Amino acid sequence: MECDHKTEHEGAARRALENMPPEEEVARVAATFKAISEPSRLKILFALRHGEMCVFHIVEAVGGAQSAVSHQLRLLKACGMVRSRRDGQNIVYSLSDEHVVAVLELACAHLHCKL
Amino acid sequence: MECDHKTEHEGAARRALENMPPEEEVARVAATFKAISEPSRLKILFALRHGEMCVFHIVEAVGGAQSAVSHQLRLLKACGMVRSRRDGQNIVYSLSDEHVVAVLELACAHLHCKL
DNA sequence: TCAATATATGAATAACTATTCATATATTAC
DNA sequence: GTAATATATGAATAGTTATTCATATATTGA
Repeated sequence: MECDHKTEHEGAARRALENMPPEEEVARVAATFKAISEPSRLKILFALRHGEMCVFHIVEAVGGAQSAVSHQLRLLKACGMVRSRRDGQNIVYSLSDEHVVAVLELACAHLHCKL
Repeated sequence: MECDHKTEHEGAARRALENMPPEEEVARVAATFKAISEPSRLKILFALRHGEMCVFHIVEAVGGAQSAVSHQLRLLKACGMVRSRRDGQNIVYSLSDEHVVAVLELACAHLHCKL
């Protein structure tokens, strides 16, 4: 197959090829989006926007089994979206930084949904 | 299970519960993120940042089989990330709006990667 | 109309991931 | 130390999704 090289998008194609980030970088960015691409995890992030919370309260806010929530929290922590600290018997989770909040808000703006 | 209600995050938990968006809205936002959470699709979006391109050039830029790229383009179009128009024998794809670019750039800023 | 090219699509398979269940670890109160 | 509570985790299952292969559609040029 061969494309019509007289079209104006030829230059874009060359630049895209030259500037494609390395596989490892693409994978890292994709992994970040993947973290917030599942409803169960997204609900956790929505919940944590209101402040830090222990697992018990997160389970209350998002529903589902405690075990499932714990697994998802581990994934969110692994990719740096949330952090945790121990507070007595509880483990308290919070969003790791403002970039997370910013991405959530931008997505909602794009979708015309209010948080 | 019962959480220690004397902790300061009690208020956050209540607000989170009250403000959790309905399932349908969470699902819609998650679906948007899911679109850009797979390396193959993310590479397509990275490529299109440099301007509109026909499928042939997209395949060149991102690698993989034409069929696979076509399937991914269909998904990206279904969720509104890209648009397409016919130009003779070719079909030219482009990012659908600036929100898409903005989200990509914010994610890269968060990850300290340069586009 | 026919051949050639670009793109799309259906079905099957393979890879991946969320959830569940059972259980383990860690902390506090006694 | 023991019981009770909170959270985490390993293994299995079930549901989801990306890719491949073969083929279909649509456009152009002859």
